[in-house]
Amino acid sequence: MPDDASTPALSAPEPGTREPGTPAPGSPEPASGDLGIADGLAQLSFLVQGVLGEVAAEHGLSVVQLRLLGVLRDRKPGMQELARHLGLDKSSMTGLVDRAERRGLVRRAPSPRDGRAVLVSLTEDGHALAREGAAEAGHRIRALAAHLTGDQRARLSSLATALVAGHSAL
Amino acid sequence: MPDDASTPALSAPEPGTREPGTPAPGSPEPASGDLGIADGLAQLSFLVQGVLGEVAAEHGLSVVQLRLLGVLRDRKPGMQELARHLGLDKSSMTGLVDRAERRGLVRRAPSPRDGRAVLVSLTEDGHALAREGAAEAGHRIRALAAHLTGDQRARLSSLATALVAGHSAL
DNA sequence: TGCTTTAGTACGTGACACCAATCAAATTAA
DNA sequence: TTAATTTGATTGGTGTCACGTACTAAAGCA
Repeated sequence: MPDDASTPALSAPEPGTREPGTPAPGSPEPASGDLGIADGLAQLSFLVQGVLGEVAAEHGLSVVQLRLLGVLRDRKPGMQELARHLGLDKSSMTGLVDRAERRGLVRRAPSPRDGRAVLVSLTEDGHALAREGAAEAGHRIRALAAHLTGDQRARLSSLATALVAGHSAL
Repeated sequence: MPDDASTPALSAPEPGTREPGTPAPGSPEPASGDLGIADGLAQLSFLVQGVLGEVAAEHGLSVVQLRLLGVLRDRKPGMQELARHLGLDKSSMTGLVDRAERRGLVRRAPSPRDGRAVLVSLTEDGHALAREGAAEAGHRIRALAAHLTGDQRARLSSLATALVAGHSAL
């Protein structure tokens, strides 16, 4: 268990420092003991990333590699597009794909319509690993939420989806 | 905007592959369009980590460094404890603290009660940066949720807190 | 006083991630 | 059509990070 996430990653111990950003108008006072949306999501993200890190490590991958495989499951993008998708610099992609390719997980194919571009896709092995990784990660993340009620999980799922949806199709 | 998170990080394009883990019994069928708890949280975590990465970068830090500062805001732990807290190997801590110390953000002091141990604490600069970073990160994360209703944010905050709470005091 | 455990560090390796520079194909302009 | 620009990707260099192993020294125990 690599991640702890026990204490406020961001919270300000200083009491008098209410952020004047968004809190006042929209947000009703969070219940006492509630971390607030910022700390709550920050810590949650560390928790989830920790789990993803474990899963990746079990398969000899990094989180980024695992994510790469996930992205490629239903796509065959160029390096550029891939970089945008993962939020990385294109120069970072070369090495990332290089390593994945060296392990026989992905393949570079020349684009038929653009002589400079390459299209990255999963190999058989890559597909299998992506499948396993996704399944395993799914299990572990669900396990994180195992102590919530089914209703809470459904709500959380719905809220997470709603939040993410606002940033998908930029 | 480093992170996209537009598509399922984990989802299985294959339809016939229902995970036999937790889905059947407890989880009511997620609404159509819902990512599900696993993908939802995974993507959410990438989104949040992306934002944290931006904030850190703006201050010339990495996410880990930023988190380090956050942890030290209300603590003065030894290397060991720090490592456990961040989910890192203790050998990783040396370099992490080294770099932060080199930038004048943290300080190593010998433990009064244990001749081998050192206590890590924030310097003035470190404290200031931690404060700024936390504030900025708070803003940006709240901005992520800006398109939700106040009610949704409150619920999300509460659910995130509840989920995290189950893993804080291991 | 020896033996074992514990706290940190040193060192080597590999994965990332960025920037700046480069190269070739594709596009656009002249 | 040729020249100039833009675009897709790679290369090289730097710095961060994380791990495992090995090592020193202080603590704790017998």
